Amino acid sequence: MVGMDDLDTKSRIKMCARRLFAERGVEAVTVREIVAASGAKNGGSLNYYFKSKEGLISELLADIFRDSSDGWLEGLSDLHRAGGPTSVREIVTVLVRYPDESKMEDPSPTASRFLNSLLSTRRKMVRDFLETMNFSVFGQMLRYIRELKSDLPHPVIEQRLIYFSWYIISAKAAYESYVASGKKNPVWEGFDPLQNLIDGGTGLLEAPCSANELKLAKASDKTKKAGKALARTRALDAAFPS
Amino acid sequence: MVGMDDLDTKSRIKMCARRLFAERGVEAVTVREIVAASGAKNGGSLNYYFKSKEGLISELLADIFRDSSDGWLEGLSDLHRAGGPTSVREIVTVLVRYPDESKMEDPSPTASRFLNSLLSTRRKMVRDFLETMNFSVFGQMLRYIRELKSDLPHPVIEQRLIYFSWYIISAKAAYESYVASGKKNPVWEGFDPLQNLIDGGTGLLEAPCSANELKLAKASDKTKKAGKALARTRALDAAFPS
DNA sequence: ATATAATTTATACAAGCGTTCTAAATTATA
DNA sequence: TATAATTTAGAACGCTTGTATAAATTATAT
Repeated sequence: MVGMDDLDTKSRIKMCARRLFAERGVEAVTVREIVAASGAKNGGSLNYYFKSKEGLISELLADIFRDSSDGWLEGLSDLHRAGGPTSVREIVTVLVRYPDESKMEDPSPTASRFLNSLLSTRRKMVRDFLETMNFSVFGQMLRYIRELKSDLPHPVIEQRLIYFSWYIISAKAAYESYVASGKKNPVWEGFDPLQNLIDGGTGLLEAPCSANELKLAKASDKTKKAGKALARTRALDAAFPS
Repeated sequence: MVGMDDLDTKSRIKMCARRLFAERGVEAVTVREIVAASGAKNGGSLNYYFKSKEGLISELLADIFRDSSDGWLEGLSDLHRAGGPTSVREIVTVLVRYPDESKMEDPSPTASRFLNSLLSTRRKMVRDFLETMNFSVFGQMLRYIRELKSDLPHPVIEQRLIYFSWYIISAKAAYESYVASGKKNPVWEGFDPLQNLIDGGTGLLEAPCSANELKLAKASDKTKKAGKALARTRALDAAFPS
């Protein structure tokens, strides 16, 4: 755990911004607040390093995407070494446990809350990152899940993956809030919250499909076998409609 | 489905505000935008009816809480008529299916997205509503779930309920975005999204607990049997740390 | 030591924010 | 038809927002 004073100005601004954004949302936080929190006397440095609030936000987002990608890549290769992913639970575990935020410089985790805030106020920005950046690891993991749950009809598993993604982000954000608050609550201490998050997420994905609806879905599933090219943007459109 | 023109000014403002807030978050939307969208030429009416932006927001929140309470109360009594809740799935079904937003005046549902935005920018306001308002129905449903899952250790089910709550809100919000977008996507059409939401949520709550962790939790569970008075605020503190 | 670059400071600006106040217009009530 | 109640319009206020610029300071390298 690195104290804030040890960091250079740029890193200090980024850390303070992430915390504040995570706490109250990107729109509610002003650049002056960030500047003050980082110990600077005015907004000159922020403008110097990031040009604008927007620039700061997109750099923070890029950091998160990079860290996540790196972490998941590592987790995935751990998985491959152990004989490749053979269950949904393994994928979910990697998704939740990597990267290990408790070992990062900032003691108060912010990624999920920050991302959550961005997804409601700047969906387009996040979408653009998802499309352009090298974020294929996430897609690869979803593909593993699809394969493992290929018994379910296409729309069912696609919807589930959307629900699952939101579940991971916001449930993790809830736990993040607790960690960042610094207070102790027995509810969060009696059982490893991340393990519980994994258990729940696995249950979400593995849950059986309502029988009566299943028939209908199976029927309509046969009629349309969408092209793979469209599949990716389709999935994005489904998860984040604009 | 009621056209916007048929409504009086106050309702029109509320509807426009809810849509805009749901779309981009409460902080990003200005009162002038709301006023313009509702067809008024200036902020006089908004000030007359709601006194301030804050007043408008809290009235919208109160509406949502009231509607939800009413809907869940109805769903719960439906359940009681059929022989009381006997499974987690029944509770989840009521929680998701009531109130039926597709039968409401506003064709573009907003409740979950609006609430989600409020939970990240004005957590205290939501908490105050939860504490003061007559919102015991929600608590009652959670209590039913606790009872049905009494085999799980206390912290496990409490964490699950927190995760579950966030899952419902944000997954429903994702589906809301799709409905509000007005576009068609086969992913959302091939299977009833709300049924899938119920299936997933049930799976989340019913998911088995990691065996190795279970022992530890069971052990620490015996030591502390927290008083019921503290239980409620404890739960709130756990779900929404300040 | 001195010249050059990198960084931080102080100050200012225009635009937009939420809000307020007053008066006019409209609608309801008697 | 007169009076009151409600609803809209207009204009402006004080304040905060994000951003730009030039000067002052500090670091770096020759």
